[in-house]
Amino acid sequence: MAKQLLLIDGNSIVFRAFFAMHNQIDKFTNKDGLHTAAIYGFKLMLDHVLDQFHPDAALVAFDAGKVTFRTKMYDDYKGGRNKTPDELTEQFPYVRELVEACGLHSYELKNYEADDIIGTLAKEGDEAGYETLIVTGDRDLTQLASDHTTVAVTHKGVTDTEHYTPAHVEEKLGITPRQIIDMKALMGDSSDNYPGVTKIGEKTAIKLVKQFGSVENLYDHIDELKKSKMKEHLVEDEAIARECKTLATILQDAPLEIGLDDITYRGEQTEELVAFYQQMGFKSFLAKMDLAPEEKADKSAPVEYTELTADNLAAVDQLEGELNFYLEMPDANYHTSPFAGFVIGDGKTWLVSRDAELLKQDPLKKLLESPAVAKNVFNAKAQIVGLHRLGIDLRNVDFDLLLASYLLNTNDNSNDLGQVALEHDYHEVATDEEVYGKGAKRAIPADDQVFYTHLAQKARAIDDLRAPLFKKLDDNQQTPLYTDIEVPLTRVLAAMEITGIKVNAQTLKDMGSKLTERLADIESQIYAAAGEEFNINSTKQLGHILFEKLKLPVIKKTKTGYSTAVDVLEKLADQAPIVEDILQYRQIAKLQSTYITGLLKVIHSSDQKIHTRYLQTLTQTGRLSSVDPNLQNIPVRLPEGRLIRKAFVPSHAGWQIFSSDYSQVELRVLAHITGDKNLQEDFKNGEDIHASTARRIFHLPADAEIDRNMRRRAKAVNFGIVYGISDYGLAQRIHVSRAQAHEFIQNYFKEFPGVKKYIDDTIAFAREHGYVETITHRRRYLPDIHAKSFSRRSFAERTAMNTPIQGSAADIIKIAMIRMKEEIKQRQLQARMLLQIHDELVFEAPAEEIPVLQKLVPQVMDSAVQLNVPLKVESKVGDTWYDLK
DNA sequence: AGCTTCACG
DNA sequence: ACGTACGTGAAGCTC
Repeated sequence: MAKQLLLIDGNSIVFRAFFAMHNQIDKFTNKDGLHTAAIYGFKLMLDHVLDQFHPDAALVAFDAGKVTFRTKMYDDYKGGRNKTPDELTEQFPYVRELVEACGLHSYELKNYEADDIIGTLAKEGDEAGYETLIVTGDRDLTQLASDHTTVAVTHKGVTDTEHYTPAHVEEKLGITPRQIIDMKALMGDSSDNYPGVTKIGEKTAIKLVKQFGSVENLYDHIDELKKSKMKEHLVEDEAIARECKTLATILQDAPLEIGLDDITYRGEQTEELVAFYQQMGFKSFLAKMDLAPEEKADKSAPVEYTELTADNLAAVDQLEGELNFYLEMPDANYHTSPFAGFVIGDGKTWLVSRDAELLKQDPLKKLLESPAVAKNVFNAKAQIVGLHRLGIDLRNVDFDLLLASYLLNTNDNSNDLGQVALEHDYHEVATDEEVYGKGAKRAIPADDQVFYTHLAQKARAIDDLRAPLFKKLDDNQQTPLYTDIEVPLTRVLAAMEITGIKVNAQTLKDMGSKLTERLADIESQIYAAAGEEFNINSTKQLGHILFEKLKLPVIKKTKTGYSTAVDVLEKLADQAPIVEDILQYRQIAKLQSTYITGLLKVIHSSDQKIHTRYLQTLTQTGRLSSVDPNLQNIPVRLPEGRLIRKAFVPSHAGWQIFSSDYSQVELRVLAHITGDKNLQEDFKNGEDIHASTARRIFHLPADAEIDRNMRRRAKAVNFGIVYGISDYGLAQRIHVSRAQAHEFIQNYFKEFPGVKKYIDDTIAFAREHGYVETITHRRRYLPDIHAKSFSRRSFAERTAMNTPIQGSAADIIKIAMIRMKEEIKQRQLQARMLLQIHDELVFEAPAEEIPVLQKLVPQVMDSAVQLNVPLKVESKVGDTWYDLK
């Protein structure tokens, strides 16, 4: 195998790393106050590269200073750049130290740029038969791509790279890598501050390069160009173009004092690296080094603990005030996870054990169940469910670190206590990954000292973070959201999860056998039409069959090949019968794998029920999500898929399934939040909202019949408004021209001016405050609202207007759930709440209670909050989830 | 682990 | 010229 050469553009990577982490610059400082974000990012990049590429020789090239041969020939070269921030400049010496400790060489050369060092060595490598990888943050280096040299340019962040080979350059620009120089000579480079030819941009430059091959040849044949403004500019700026070409050309013969033999890659220098990490305070990298425990520097403050046994349980009685408690369940699924141990303590004393069975005994059980003793925990729902499995009913949760942290910032959230603590600048507790490892290596440490320290530190972190997080919630006016909604909801959700929903496995198995037969039929038809057997589930193989073998037109491409998504296949359906079969196959295969096999796998054998987990601290809007399995996406739209719901049955004979859902809750919230008079009026009049929208935006008389197509279009517009509309998106969805979609939207805004004003105001609010909020002050931060990138900024703007709507709807149903639970208890009903599906609540109840629910549930749901439009609730009942009517 | 596809609101 | 509707989770393939 060919030898491998790694060349890294040190300066550009350090710049990229610094600016990628710029928004958290103050979180990355070591104990001496040195900023370390760029150093950290550089190491991330290095690890990422060395993961896939194993060099024999490696060099990191740096710029030697501002003055180079280029500045001598062109004064303004790289002029106009902002001064490098001090927080970055101070990091460069340490990056070099890091590079050496990682076993790479570093080099700089007076009067030359890092690019020229790289160009020269890449050429040397090419000639010596090396495979070369260049890593850079600077697109200019792509001119060095060749058959044996690949240029990896960082995309966003530092680990996400785009690999440029000559083929990739050809595909993107339609020219060879060397012709990039000619292109840049013509178009100039605003960041390096050289002009190129007047009025020539990338498009024109590429066209000219394709036509003439090079700048020199272009001027040799300049007479062949027709008379035009562009030609005049070219003639006028000939000298500039030629000079710019020199500026744009990376040297491949710089007078280096080193060669490939001097830059052998040595691999990590463990001792140096450990010392370096310690100096920088890089705990996570230290943890990954897999060192013997004594080599790991433990920077966390020490914590004292006592091991609890059956003989000293009385120690628990000495605890005072609020208790911090943590039951360790190493698997994410707390319905089934083993118990690894627990810790309980009051801030002064920490009691630990590996034996969760101890919790069943008093005084531990009594304390946990006591409504008089407040508890502080991390992820109360997991604790409630886990303790319930031990026969313990955890009462009086005061502080839930996970929940509070989520409400404060939905963005950087994690299920790892250590990670969450870090988000709040608390460093006295390790992350689970650091202590337990990750992937296959993950395990609870056998060493008591290590494990108990971690447990005690977790409980201490909960204790230490309680006051500051409560303070922050209060500052954000989020205390009622926390106390009156989210904490009570935790108990409701825990009860729903514990109750579970009964699923008839035999029903699923019978459906599965039928589907298997149908799949076999369709499969053979597809193979016959294709003329060969292949894996239909592989988009790659399928793409090959459809677009290469059968030569169907390519409608859409993905990053990795041809798109074969539904909308694409639907456009091809009339051109080849195989397409219809593939759509059919996909539909059935999905049912089979996700909903038959998938659900069968998660039915608990003990009770024939499925116990999902609702994630209360995940979504950016305040909605719940459901995992293991997801019960919020059981098929309903297509008749075949809907049959799956037949397997969901009541848990007792003589019981029924009952379901109520909010009708158009998001549009009602929109009417409320925007205060739009027309929209409110339509809802108050009890109109069919999509029909009345159609009437307004298509300017129809009040008594006009609305045909299905008009209503369908108006409905799409209504959805579009809620999601943050674009004419393009709407046009795609309802198959009209973009101009027509644009007109629909303009009409909508004219008819509903309050909505237009709301959108503008909300985006302005987000720009000013950096976040948006719902009717209960649930927050979502939108850092990208100021992004330079159009698409990132646009996305932030759409979420700015959507989040208050979707989030407020989530708030409303959460309140309804809490009330419903109370009503059921107070009325001593046997009915149980089973599922929440965003705007719908599913119950099971004895048949004789159904009339009660028919009245009660809608009453509770539509009075959950008082909006300035009515809420509407519709209910259904049946013997299975499928049979609801 | 990332991508693509498709199920739901 | 950009690159396009909001929020999710699971499965299968590919590297």
